[in-house]
Amino acid sequence: MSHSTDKHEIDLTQAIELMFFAYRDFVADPDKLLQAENLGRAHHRAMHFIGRQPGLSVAQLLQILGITKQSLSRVLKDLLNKGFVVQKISTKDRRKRLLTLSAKGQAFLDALIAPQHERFQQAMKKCDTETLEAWQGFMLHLLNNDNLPAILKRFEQIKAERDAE
Amino acid sequence: MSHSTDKHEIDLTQAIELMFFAYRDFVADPDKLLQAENLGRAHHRAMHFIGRQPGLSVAQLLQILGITKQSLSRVLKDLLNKGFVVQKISTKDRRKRLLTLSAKGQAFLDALIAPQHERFQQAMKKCDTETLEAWQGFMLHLLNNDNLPAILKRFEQIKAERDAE
DNA sequence: AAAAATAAGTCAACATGACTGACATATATG
DNA sequence: CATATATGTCAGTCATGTTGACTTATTTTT
Repeated sequence: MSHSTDKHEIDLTQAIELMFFAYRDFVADPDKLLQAENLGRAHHRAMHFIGRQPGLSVAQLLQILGITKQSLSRVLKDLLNKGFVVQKISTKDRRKRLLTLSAKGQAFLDALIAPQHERFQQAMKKCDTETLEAWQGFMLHLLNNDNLPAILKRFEQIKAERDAE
Repeated sequence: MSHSTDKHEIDLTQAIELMFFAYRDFVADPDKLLQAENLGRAHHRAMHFIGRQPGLSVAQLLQILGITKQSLSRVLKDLLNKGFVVQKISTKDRRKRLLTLSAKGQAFLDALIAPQHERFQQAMKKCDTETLEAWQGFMLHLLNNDNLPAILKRFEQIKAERDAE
């Protein structure tokens, strides 16, 4: 009944706990800033993806976040009230509301990202580029196969946008 | 205002999204099984750490999970009712309730872990041992420095127990 | 032996962020 | 004109976290 010590088998318990603890520390970073604004992690996530893909529609955002519109509704309402997010009616399809961050919203998001950025920079200092690339590669392998194409496409987009600058 | 393309800088957006998507897919795995038992992720986490360190006290479990006793209380009540977890009064200190999984509880936990195990095995197939080790190393670097010693100690314990087998 | 500290449990109230279901409105498309 | 789509809203529920106050049993300290 004891687990195999086969060297080709990953130490599962260790890997599971790394996912648990690393994710917990990672998302805990921006919480103080959010709390000061009376916002939560859901607001952070929404702002992240709006900032990442400005002008996306509500339906697109829902699809990425994987939540219901009723759930997003409250979050979006808060962000609009605070002036962090702006809605514009699409000229191509006037039913669609295109979402973008205001300058204020972008500034707040930058502040939220700062501690996570710092965390990655610190981790980078302690290892080499290959380690980071291996980390990214393995993280990609952990994704659901269904999600993989869409996410790779997202990453390609970032790259293309940067190259265009 | 555009982000630096400095090669020594991690692609932050990409890393943040990898954490988000990979963690989401990872924890989504056991949800169907849990739902069938009318349990949630909180129950899964509690069972994981009890199974990992049988005979730990309620206070120890609280400390690891980082939640309040009132929060754990409901979860633990469910697990005791279902006979997945057993409490024994410590002989050394009769105030302490030592927690262990029942055979039934262990079997259920094994079932919960199976899809996560499968996910890691699949990921392993697609890369080499070095990649996995690099992944583990980088994940450790992502942890809060305060948490690191305790977690490394936990991992040492697993290793020691296995070597003793 | 009495007092204080500790481990655990309980009651009540509340917040966040998910969910379902039903329905309304504006706009686009066949 | 009919239907589909994009969005928004109302109402209720659930899971999981929180705080604060209090009890009980047991151990430790004085």
